[in-house]
Amino acid sequence: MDGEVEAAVMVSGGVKCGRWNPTAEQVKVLMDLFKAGLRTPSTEEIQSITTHLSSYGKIESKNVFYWFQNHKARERHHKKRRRGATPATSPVLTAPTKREAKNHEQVMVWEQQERKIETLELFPLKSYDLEVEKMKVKSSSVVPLPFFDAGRDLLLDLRLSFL
Amino acid sequence: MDGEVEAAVMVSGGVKCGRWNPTAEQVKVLMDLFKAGLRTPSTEEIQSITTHLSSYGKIESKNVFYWFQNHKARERHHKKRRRGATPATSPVLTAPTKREAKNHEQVMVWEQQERKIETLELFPLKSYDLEVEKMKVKSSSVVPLPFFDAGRDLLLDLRLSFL
DNA sequence: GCAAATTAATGATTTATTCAAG
DNA sequence: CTTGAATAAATCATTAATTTGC
Repeated sequence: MDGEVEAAVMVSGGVKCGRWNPTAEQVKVLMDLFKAGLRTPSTEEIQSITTHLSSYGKIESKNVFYWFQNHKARERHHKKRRRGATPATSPVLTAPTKREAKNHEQVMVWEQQERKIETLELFPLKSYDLEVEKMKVKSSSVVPLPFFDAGRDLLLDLRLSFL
Repeated sequence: MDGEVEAAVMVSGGVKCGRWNPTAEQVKVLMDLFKAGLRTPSTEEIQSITTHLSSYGKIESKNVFYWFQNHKARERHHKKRRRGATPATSPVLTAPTKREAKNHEQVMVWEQQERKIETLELFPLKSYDLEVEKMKVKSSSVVPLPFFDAGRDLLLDLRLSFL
């Protein structure tokens, strides 16, 4: 194990970033969260995780989102192939998945989600996270349709919109 | 109908609606677009459509996004169930679906998409759409990303928040 | 030893299915 | 029953491992 190879490649004065290539630390943290039972992180959790992992290297929210989707699906697929390999001790911290939350109360979704994060206590919210949260609530209640932004991010964000 | 139905609930000075209920005009326009062959609108198209339809009532990008997903899928399903009900005259302007475009050339995807929009000519692009396009091209061709970009996640998350 | 060719992992999209509001 | 919304499954595409011939 000599030095870690840089994932980013210089290309005519730019950095070629085809797709996200997670570092070992990032994978470890994600794995820990997954083993802790996190399966479908909420928006706030994704935010928090992304912020945390960004200190280890380049990463975006969508990467975290996709990672959990893929990992969840592929663990299932592996379990089907190797029967009884894993003991049935799935912790299942049971993130309410936002649909269940809707079943309980439709209006207070955001506040409930926030509480859940505090309960998780894996990545305590940071100051700027709270800042973002505030702005979010405000914008959702005041502005109907305020955004016109760069297209690449937006396309992906649209896909993430159901988070 | 004594109103105990919470179709819209006041919450911290805002109105929370259950789900999007499209107006007749909105549906008509979406139908027209669909019949014109639009199946998987790009981000810019979704933006443009949303902006137009918002003059008929409250609407968000994700509504447009979901509408096309569902309509496309359900037309298929109906065709399978009711054989020959719909004549096979699907115009299918064949939006390159971005994956096919990728097969041809990865770099010029956005420009191709734009051309398609102009071809459609149902919702001519507006000034801010062009602005967006310019920024997009610039960012993708000149500086994809420095090695570490901290503020990017935050902006992305911000946009994610109210989509 | 080293690149080109091939395979294995896995990040990213799209499609199908399901849930629930109206 | 219709249909908006959300999730899961299937698929595609790119990157890293690895094999192979020189």
